[in-house]
Amino acid sequence: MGVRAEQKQRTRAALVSAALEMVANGRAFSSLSLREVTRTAGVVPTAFYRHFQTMDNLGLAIVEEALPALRSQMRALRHDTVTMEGLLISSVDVFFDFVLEHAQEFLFFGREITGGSATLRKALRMHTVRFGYDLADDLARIGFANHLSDAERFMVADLLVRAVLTTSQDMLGLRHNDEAMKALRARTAQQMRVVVLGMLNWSSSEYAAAS
Amino acid sequence: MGVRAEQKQRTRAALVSAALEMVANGRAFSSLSLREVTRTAGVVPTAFYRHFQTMDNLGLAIVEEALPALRSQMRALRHDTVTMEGLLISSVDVFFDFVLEHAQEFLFFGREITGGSATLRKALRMHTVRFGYDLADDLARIGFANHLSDAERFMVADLLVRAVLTTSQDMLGLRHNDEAMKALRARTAQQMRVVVLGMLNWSSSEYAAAS
DNA sequence: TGTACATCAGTGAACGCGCGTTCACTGATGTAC
DNA sequence: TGTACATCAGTGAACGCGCGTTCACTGATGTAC
Repeated sequence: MGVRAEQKQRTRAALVSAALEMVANGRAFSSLSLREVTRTAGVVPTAFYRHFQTMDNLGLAIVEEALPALRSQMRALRHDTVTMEGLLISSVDVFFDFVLEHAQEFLFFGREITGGSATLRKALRMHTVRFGYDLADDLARIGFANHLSDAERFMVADLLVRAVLTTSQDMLGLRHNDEAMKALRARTAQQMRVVVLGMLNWSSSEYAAAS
Repeated sequence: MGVRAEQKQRTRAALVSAALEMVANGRAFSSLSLREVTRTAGVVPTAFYRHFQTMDNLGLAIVEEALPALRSQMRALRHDTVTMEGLLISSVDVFFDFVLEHAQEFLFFGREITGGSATLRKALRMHTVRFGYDLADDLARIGFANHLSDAERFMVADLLVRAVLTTSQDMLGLRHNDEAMKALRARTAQQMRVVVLGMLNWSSSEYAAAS
């Protein structure tokens, strides 16, 4: 890459991290102004347009850079796992480590999945649903949920994904408190375990229609 | 109440429902301007100050009007219930009905619990934690979770509260689709059932420290 | 019941400010020969 | 390698606009006698 292209990448990265930093400090993404972001990034407002058409496009770029990476890490670890407890623990570990490494991004995702931009909301929901389908697939493939129907496996996977994703928000509030982080990690693993226990004891014929 | 006080109440209600309507239509609360709200409510911008000091105060008023009511309804129903399946089904029913009756408020809560106003976020989290403690209390009182420690009961209650609260967001997207609403309601009840099954099969000695 | 005064919800003009976007520009980097 | 031209990331001035908040106000409602 030439000098010019490298410099352009650096400016782009500065814009992205300026936005992430402001969101991590408690601001709503949809309340950030283009001018604030460029000011924080140290460029002139009009320079923004060399990189993104709108603030929404900047948000989408953040989504598309982080979530596919998490997805492939989660799938890879589940391919290497053979026991349910092993799968559960390593899933929580990989997820927590990833979230901590991408703390600002996840604070952003957790907010914007219910946030003010319809575009971002839609993109983030699509990724969430995809995580659910992946997990349901893997549960089927590994063979711990053969007594469940496809729909039931997705129902369980969806519950696990939701529970873990909402946890990421608390995680970030406690990021600098080792004690509390450890407790949260333990509680999340326990919650996963409750769901898995419920799944293992599930009887389709008994519970399916009772609603 | 005199004529003047009644008119004041009506204006206040118009401000609240203007804000709720805009949030339900996809806007972030923190991106609403005071002027937009008063314009939608049909009053002059300065009239706002007769009712609320800031937009945050308007948001807090919405929280404090709806959530204590839900809390007491949930506690009341659990006082009248003696079977686990009955508790589960009536909890989901009462919750869904309440959310549907207060659809705009819940769309607002679901967004702002991770939203841009620190004040609102804090207030909403406090209410969520309180729901968890209530549920943990009730599980202990009813006696279905005597084999769990206090912390474990709260862990399970927290999982149930999170799962149900995140569902309210999907619910509102499907509000006018009876088929999809019914499916979502069924899926949520199933998810509660998985958690309850996990709880009933929980063994403190076996799972407590394994983390 | 009628009168005189007090209250106060809502008005409307005015302010200074930051916003997103346009435009013509500069000057370092890249490319062709 | 050196030169002449093209590209294009970032600049800086300018625009019209909606914002939150102030202030003095109006006139219907409330109250005291």
